[in-house]
Amino acid sequence: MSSKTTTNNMASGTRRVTLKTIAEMTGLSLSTVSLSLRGGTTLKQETRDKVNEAAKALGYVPDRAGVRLRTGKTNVIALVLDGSEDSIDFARNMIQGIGHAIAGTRYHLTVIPEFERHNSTETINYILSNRTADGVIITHTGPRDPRVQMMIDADFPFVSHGRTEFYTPHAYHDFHSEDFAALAVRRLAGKGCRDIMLVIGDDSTTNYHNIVTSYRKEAARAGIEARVLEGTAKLSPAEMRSVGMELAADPNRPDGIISDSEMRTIALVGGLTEGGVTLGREVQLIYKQTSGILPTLFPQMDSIREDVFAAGGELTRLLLRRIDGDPVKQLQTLAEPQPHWRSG
Amino acid sequence: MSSKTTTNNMASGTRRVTLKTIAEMTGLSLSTVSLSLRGGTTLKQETRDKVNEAAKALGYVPDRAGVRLRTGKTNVIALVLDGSEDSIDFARNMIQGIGHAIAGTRYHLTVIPEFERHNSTETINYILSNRTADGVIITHTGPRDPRVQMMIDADFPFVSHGRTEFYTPHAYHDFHSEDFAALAVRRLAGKGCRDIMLVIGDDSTTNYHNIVTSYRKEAARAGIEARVLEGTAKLSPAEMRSVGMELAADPNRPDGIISDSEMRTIALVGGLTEGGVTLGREVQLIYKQTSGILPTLFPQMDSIREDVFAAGGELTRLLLRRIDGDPVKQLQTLAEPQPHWRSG
DNA sequence: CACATGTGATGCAACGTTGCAATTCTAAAT
DNA sequence: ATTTAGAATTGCAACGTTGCATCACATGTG
Repeated sequence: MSSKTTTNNMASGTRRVTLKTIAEMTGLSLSTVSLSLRGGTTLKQETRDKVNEAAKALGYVPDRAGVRLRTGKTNVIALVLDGSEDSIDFARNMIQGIGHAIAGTRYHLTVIPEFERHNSTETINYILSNRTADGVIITHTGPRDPRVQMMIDADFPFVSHGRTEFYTPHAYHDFHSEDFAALAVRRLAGKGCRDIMLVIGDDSTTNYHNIVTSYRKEAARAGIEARVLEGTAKLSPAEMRSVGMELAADPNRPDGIISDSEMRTIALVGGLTEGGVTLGREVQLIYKQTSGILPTLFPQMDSIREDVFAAGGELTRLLLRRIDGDPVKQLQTLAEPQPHWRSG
Repeated sequence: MSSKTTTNNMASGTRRVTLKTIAEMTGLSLSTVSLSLRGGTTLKQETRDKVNEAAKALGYVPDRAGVRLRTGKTNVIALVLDGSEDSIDFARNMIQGIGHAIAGTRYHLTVIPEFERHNSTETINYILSNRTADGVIITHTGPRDPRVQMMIDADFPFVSHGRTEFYTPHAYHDFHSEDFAALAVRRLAGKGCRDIMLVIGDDSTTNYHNIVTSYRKEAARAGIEARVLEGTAKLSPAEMRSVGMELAADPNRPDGIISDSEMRTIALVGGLTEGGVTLGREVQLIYKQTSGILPTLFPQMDSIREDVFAAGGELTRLLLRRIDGDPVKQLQTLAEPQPHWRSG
């Protein structure tokens, strides 16, 4: 089939190709080969060529364990994966984004799933004391996230998906939640809504605070009523669905809703429609979109998109630069919300 | 807070705890400590206790690089993550399942995201030639999956999510697709359907074949018309949605539909309802459910559940046993579909 | 007392890599 | 021919672990 298959398959029998192999092949010493491979400038061009040639021919790849033992560099980045279901297919998108960014580098990705929310200080402690990765990516970051504190204290490379309120700066990439909320409010106001509601789970993330604050400010500016339905993080989808049904039956219900969670949006929509409300007519709804699910089901519904795949890529690039020693102040980026207004 | 926090945080300054540290502390030799820690029976009980005590006090954890270099054991299992979007939140569930199963063991999980479908022979080749993991989990397995062939040939520990048609047995865990199809057909027939349709993407997995075969057989047995809408794997959600709308407009449309993909189900439902069809009345629909999305949106809809979290756990347990040398014939399990009939 | 037997503990080499210190080589200067 | 500066290469130790071969010691046997 493919004409350029790698030949060093060495299913069995063939021994691993190490620096020694190259040394024997080229007649040079082991140290010279090592030095040459990582670009020793004191070497003759001729020998460097010879080494490179042999390395390529043999398909040499440095042994991870050897490098790690000697240098302490693991060439691993760790993703602490929050168990949250809010954002559909978050894990896949994030991981694909990371994978895309480390393709071609020497890094591997290890994923550490988290079960109990924000119990992950143990995870971080483990990584820190066992130096099990060169850097860490955390998500669902809280304003005074203890994990961040730990890694700052240990001066350990990490990047957070989400900002914090710590004085000491650190690398982060975050969704611009303030703009998200402001955009959503303005859109609803523009559609004639006078009494809107923000449905949000107090999940102790920084984004939660940012959204609420911005939401309130922008609603005040537009001169419309702005309620907040808090604490929905604890509700099961079924319970959230009931909330939707109650809202539908409520004569005093809002005429516009903003939701920052896909899962909650789905439950809410389920309840509202079940309760006889036609979305886009009696009630306007805007949600934060991170997967293709909702646009597929309700193409006419307004949404504001966060690209999790891109976020994974950006987080990884920031982290790698942090590992390479770049100053953290240069490693702080925000992702602009992408509004998708479907109708008028 | 927690009274039993680990004390060996060693943020900086403190040196790593190694066998040497314990040796110095106990006054024993390095070899003795090593031997003792992995249960040398020739040692005096007294010294063994002394070593264990010291190890615990210091919070000793064997260095992964050291072990790996010496023994070749990586203590890593690799998940090759298919990019497919069919099953919503598949990645998160699978990873959590694996994470749950390796908790407390020495294993770490590395995830290798796959972009181009079934181009993953390169991935496998890389793992094989660089011995970068002790075992591999693959998903979306095809009947003559080249990845399986490679790993069988190399006698490398792996487990596939999905069966194959290879003569040589290998470890697998699979959803019982035949039962899924049969259950679904019988349910539709029982609801009075006479002309049903299977919507399925020819995604070259083994499950595809199993489902179609079982579907046809069971429909014949029930004496009802059975069509198959193939090749839907290539369709985008938007296109799939159009298919739903066309079906809705078709006077000759089926009275029952079976779908094996959540994503396609969503698109289909979107199109059908947009086209004016009321599900559960004019058309019955049964889908394979792997996430909470659809039950939240349409609680009244029949579904048959595959527990991906449990699958991840089972795959891991099988793989670990395979790594430990258990005969593969004992490492083949099936997961029974769990029907959730909502109405009468 | 010399010797075998066993029990318990240890020294040493090796896995593959890197970085420093030390060495050889080349060619120019004396 | 001898010295010497610099260029080019190499030996050695170390990272933390394991397993084999060895060793020290006490006890029992002839």
